[in-house]
Amino acid sequence: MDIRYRRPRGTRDVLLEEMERWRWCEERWREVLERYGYGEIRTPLIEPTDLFTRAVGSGTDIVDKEMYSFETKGGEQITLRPEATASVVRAYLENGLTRQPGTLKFYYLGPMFRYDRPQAGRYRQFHQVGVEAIGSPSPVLDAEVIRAAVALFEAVDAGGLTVQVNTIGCPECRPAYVAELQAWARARAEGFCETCRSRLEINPLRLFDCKVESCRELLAGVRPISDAVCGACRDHHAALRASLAAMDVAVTEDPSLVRGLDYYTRTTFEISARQDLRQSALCGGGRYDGLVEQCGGPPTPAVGFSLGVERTLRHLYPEEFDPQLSRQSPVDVYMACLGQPAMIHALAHAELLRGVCRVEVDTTGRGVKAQMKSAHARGARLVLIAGDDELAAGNFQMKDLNDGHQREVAGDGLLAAVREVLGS
RNA sequence: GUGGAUGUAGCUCAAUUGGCGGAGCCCCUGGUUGUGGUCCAGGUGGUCGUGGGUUCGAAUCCCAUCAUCCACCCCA
Repeated sequence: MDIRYRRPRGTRDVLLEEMERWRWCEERWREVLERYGYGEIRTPLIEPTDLFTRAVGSGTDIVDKEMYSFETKGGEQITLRPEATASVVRAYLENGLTRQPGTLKFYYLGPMFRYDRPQAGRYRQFHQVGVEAIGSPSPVLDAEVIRAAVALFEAVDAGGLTVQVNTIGCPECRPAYVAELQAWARARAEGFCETCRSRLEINPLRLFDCKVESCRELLAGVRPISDAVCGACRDHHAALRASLAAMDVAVTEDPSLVRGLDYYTRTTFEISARQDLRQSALCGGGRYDGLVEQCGGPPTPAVGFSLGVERTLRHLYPEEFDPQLSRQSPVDVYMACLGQPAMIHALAHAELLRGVCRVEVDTTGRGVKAQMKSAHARGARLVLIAGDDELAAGNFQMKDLNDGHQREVAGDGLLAAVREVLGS
């Protein structure tokens, strides 16, 4: 077939069976997050470009090469959000919530956009569900946030996951470590790959992101950041571990977990599926105590995470959803109609039945056989047949597809007859 | 940004050496005057991704191009 239009690269259509799975997950996630005290927030899909370049940080891949940015007719610099934390912090400030007492807890669910080369589990428009808890510096909150992330996976019966945690220090202690790392790596620069050599000058911490074997071997010789942080950060991390242990959350330390966004402080964590799969990172997050202040607000500690919906669905259902094998939306009652007058007759009665169940009126003008077939395919329990005879008599032939029995039902007794069979 | 693979019916895929474009599933019709699943019979459906080239002849060989998938990279 000559299809004139195709979806843009890296985007997806979600329909039928897969759509049902999405809704199933979303319902459970909302319930879980509300039980942890989070309220939903919806922020614009577009934001000022500066918000991301400053919050996420230039030098990160997201900002340097993955943003959908454009100029509006009015000359504004706008970007399709590549992540939601910056937007939530912006909304927190813009709506004057800095004087709210206690910890503000937001959750969001929606599309993000990154101009990346598409791949298994990686899309240009993808969806995240995430939380931001703003206002508490406590490592106990970090632990609760991680526990909430784990709860999201439990809620949809996702197993086989691991939780990795790390600390990347604070503005007090990280600069010294970064300088130490940089000096150490510069002395061994010729041993590193090309990207590492450039990262070493721009963002030395991201040396830990490299997957090249020789780079990893070299890096094994430097002391990890978790050993170099200050006493306060060390205490924070110890309290995090103790809090997680109190909730029986099993985690592993991963000294190379530095994350690709600039705003993180102290706690970083990631939840991933089996390592042999690509794009195994299903969820990532951490603490970002400096971001609110950096965005113009008062110094305010915060912590959050985001979970990749497509990747999680892929982990839950590794075989692809086949739209052609999906069943169309199910109904309880299927009205088979012969001729337009009978369709109108059926339509009027369908309105009555729709007060108690799902009803499809077949308007295709096909033969009864074809309509019966569709009724079966849609999972209907009852078929109501309307033709010239029924129209004249003001009734319907009602067939129960479970046992094949069929009888005549008067129009004004239809609702009662349907309710009797469906038990509704 | 780099590398690899693949594009044939709505879907999954065949097509021998370059020689009449096929099968299964789906869909439609009939067997059954107006009645589902199973069965049987028949049928619709193709710019062989696109554009050039070689050739008597190209789905098949060559070039270009587009698209998709996978991997690197990065991340969710």
